[in-house]
Amino acid sequence: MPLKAESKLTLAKLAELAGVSTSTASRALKDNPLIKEETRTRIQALAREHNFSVNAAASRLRTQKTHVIAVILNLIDHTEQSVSDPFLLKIVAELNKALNAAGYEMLLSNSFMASDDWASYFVSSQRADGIIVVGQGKSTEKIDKAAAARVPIVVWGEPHTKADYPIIGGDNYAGGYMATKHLIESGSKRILFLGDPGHAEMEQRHKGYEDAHRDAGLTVSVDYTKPIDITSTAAYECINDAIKQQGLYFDGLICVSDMVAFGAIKALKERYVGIPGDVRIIGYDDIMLAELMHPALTTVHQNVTMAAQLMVEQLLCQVNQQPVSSQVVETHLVKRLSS
Amino acid sequence: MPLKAESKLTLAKLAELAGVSTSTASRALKDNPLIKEETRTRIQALAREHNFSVNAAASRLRTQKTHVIAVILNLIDHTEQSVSDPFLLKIVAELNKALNAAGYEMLLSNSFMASDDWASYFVSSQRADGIIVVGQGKSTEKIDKAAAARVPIVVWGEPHTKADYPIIGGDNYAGGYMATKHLIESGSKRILFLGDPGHAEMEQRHKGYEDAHRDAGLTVSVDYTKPIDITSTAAYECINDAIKQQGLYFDGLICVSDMVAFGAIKALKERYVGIPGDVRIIGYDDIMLAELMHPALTTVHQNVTMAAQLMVEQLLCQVNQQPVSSQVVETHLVKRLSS
DNA sequence: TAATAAAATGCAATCGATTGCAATTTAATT
DNA sequence: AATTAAATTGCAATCGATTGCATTTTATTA
Repeated sequence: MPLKAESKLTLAKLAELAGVSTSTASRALKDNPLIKEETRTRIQALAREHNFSVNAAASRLRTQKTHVIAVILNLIDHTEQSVSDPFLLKIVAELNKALNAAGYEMLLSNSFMASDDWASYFVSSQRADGIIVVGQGKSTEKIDKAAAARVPIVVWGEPHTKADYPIIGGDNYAGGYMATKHLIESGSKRILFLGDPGHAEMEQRHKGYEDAHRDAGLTVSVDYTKPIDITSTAAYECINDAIKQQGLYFDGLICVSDMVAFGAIKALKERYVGIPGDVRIIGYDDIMLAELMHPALTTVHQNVTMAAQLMVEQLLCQVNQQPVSSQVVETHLVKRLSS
Repeated sequence: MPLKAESKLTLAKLAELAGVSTSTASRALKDNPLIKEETRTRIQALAREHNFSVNAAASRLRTQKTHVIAVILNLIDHTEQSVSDPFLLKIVAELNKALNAAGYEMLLSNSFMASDDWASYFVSSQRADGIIVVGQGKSTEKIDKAAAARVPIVVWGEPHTKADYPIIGGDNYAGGYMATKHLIESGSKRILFLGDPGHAEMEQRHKGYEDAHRDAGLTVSVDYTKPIDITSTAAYECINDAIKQQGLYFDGLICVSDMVAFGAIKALKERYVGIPGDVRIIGYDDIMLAELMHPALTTVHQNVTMAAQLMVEQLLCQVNQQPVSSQVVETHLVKRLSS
């Protein structure tokens, strides 16, 4: 073990120590069979002993590959709140795992920072080899722009959206449909939709919500749709106001996220509305806390682990010039006590 | 706007377009006053027009600075669960914001990946300029090793720990003390401590827990301390088992995280134990969901935003060769209905 | 043993931006 | 107008690893 930190250990110095050229050292370190096995192991051992590690900047400059992927949390502009949605962390954590497994590292950004030009900021500048965007947002402008620059990119969102880039996501239409159908079958007749159909994902869930009604021979009033932010606070206020102004005129809630459901539940509990007795509630995402809630929250589960793997897979396909396509991730209803 | 993507826009080509040397172009882009103002704006405009952005790899190689900070989620080995603790996301989100504000980007890693030698993997290799470790874990071996390599590093943990690197964290002793005192004053006499004092942070909270008892003239049995993992699942099982085996022999719970509290609450509710009637509960972290719980969770709040800023500040001090010190972050009890 | 093929290793150019220092241009001063 | 000072700009070396091609070493074959 080296006791004092010698200036800086470069490949050149390591090579010198080993008595070989830098070419040989470089190849040996990456186990290139061009180099005699014995030499390879010797140099690798030496490297480990001096805990040498290749200068990433130099390597990236030379190879034009960074082995880094930028993950952008594409949050709805003003709503900083939503950063605190556990579902996002779950996605990020799974992406991180999937990326590592593929030998990549993760550069995490949010949409506020990093100029508007993602393609040039992240990829042309060699900060990353590709981009994963979490969330379509209300406008896909930045995404489209990045994709137009022909940069590897994948998006978590509504997979049936027509786009030039692969979109991975759950089957939102089915999710909305299943949830609503379940509520209707459980006896709910006046069901509110808490979420903004302005987002591609929510739009599909909302379609499912409408169709489930239609198929059950029910009609829905447009003002049963509450286009709120995806936060518990917004949901809390929405339900509060609704009841204050019109009383308890509904008996079911379809929420676009578990956090939204929690906000709604809080408002209801404060007014001693029974769940599921008076109002049945269904969330979306199946975050860990859903089952810890009281009553445990019925919700729509999406296979996030799988999604993360697919996203990484589709992204690397682009890096390697292979064809790609959007992917739908397994989605199902988890029935618990709130419905 | 450039219609077709010319090979690759380098500084040299940009300079050529502008009719200046690369030196001038380079300086102009970073607003170096050495360059005539008019020239500067002209080149900057040109750069924007062609959405040029400097090659980060080359720049890093030359300047020996990456403007990247590695953030390592130092999770307890096997407990992958804890990745899903919303408190972590909160810290990560705040760190990201604070880093961006300081002109840095964030490379996110977890402790599984990235060899054992953080210093050489991240810093010597020029992947990042410094390291922020979230969580001390049970052993600080890796952290100590990285610090010994004299690499800029900051840790979120128990700030009173003696160490060669700055540690930022809440006042855990005070947190534990306040929480326990509050429970005692509210009438609890047999209070369990749910958490593993093996971690530096928990150890201090536990001391506070003990001292609060002592100061109130009470004694605590050692087996009232339950050294469980920091997950809701572990807490759920722990409480379940406890009650199954010994009945409801306690009337208060001090939990080391809100998630732990939630797990405990679930177990209690399933057995129709009243909260706070039969058992008073206090969590830690004050995650957003704490107040959405039913009953709303009393918990210990730490100023995470401030903490993130301090961490970045202390880290950059090291990058700039300035003296540093551990910092205690404001911590207070948020009384809600569970206690 | 000479000749040839195969296996190892080394040479040197290259990736693209930065910056100390030298060179040139412009402005100020006498 | 001639000097000198100040303001701009350019030259060229440098950061450290990678890799096509040339060269040397070792093994194989006639």
